[in-house]
Amino acid sequence: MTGKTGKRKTRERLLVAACEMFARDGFHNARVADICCLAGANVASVNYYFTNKTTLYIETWKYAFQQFEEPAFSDNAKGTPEATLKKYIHAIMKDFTAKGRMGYFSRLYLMELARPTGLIQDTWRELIEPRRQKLHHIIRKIMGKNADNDKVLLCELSIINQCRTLLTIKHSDLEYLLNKKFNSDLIKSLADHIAEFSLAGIKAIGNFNE
Amino acid sequence: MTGKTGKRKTRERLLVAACEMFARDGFHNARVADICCLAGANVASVNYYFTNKTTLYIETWKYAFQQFEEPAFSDNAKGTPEATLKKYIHAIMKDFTAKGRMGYFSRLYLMELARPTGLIQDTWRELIEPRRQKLHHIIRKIMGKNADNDKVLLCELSIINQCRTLLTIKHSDLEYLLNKKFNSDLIKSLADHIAEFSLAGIKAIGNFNE
DNA sequence: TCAGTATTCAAACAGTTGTTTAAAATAAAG
DNA sequence: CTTTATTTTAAACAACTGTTTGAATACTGA
Repeated sequence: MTGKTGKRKTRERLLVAACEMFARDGFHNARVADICCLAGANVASVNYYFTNKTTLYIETWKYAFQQFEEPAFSDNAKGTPEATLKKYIHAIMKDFTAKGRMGYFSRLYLMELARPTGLIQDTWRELIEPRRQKLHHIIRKIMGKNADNDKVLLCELSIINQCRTLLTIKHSDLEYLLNKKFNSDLIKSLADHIAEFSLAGIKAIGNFNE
Repeated sequence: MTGKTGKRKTRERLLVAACEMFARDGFHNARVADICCLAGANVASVNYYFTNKTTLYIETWKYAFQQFEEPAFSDNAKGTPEATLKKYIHAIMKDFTAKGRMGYFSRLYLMELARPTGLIQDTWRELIEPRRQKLHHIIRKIMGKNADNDKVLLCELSIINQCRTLLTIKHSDLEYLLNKKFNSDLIKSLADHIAEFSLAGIKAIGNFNE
């Protein structure tokens, strides 16, 4: 009788706990013992179900990706690419800070960006590339069709690395810097800033080249 | 007879080795044994001179800062603030990737940003604030005197977090993404991009508010 | 019920790494 | 040279943590 959803299988409880701990502490700082404790399982259960910590980490990624529903960015002809970019950035930021299942994948993703383990390189590109491609297309639309591919890439990096702030800077430090409480409103205003800042950046890079 | 500079004292050899290792691997991943080995000293010497690893880390920061000569950004009335910003970003990027003594402080700084230990909070603001203030003033000049302080701060973060890419992304990954060799030319083109991208961003944020 | 399988558990084990110790070597002082 | 203080050294120690073990328990199907 572990939770509200009734008695889930130990294996899945371990995966859920692992998502939580790996996303919060990263691979190295997360302890197997703590994951088991959170899952209400014995220490040996990780070895029983996953052989070792490394395999657990890889399986956790796959599990988190299963739970993750790719948000619809409405990358259709309706809105302007500028509006789409803004939506995209807001969606990214919201995902990253989401609590619970929806946020697992995004949080693991950012944690892996911030503290790379190199353990999931195989699945990395398979899972990440689609996300990147989407952003790539949006930026290209704003810059113009014959935009230099390198320039598009650099703009991608500029945007992603601004968003990454949320993970690499401690919330308490961010609160100190901006003198504001860390909540969803702050996230929104950060997203607004990044969108506006980056939109101008992209356009400047684009115009510069024509 | 350890190096070309003759026989330096063990304490200083330890500090130099610690700069190298902490900057490369971060506090947790760097091993005391390896630092001692690089310094050509015994394992116990860290305890002898610095009591423990944590104190060594703190002393390493102070030592690195001593070695560091703040670059002159020529923040005078001569150049336009736009040109000053570009110089500043180039200087930051060059420092971060500098080999040897000059780069120690910048590399430790970025490492601490990427993987905060919280061990040097006391000296942190004392050493970092001056750098931040300098960037702050440049941005304010570009945005206009009555610029909202929060907006200036967010622009600061946007710029710093773009620069941070160089440390948080592995060089091999960057080479893969951009399909270019990681060398000083690449650094310069990255700095150019960030400067141009950010300059437009700052102006957009500034104009938006007037 | 019963046999066989799957799962859980406490305890021990093994590897790594920071720290301490006590003796040996070196340098300094008288 | 002798004595004293300083520094270096190898080895042991201790703490943490991932992994394994083998017995105990729960479950499944006949």
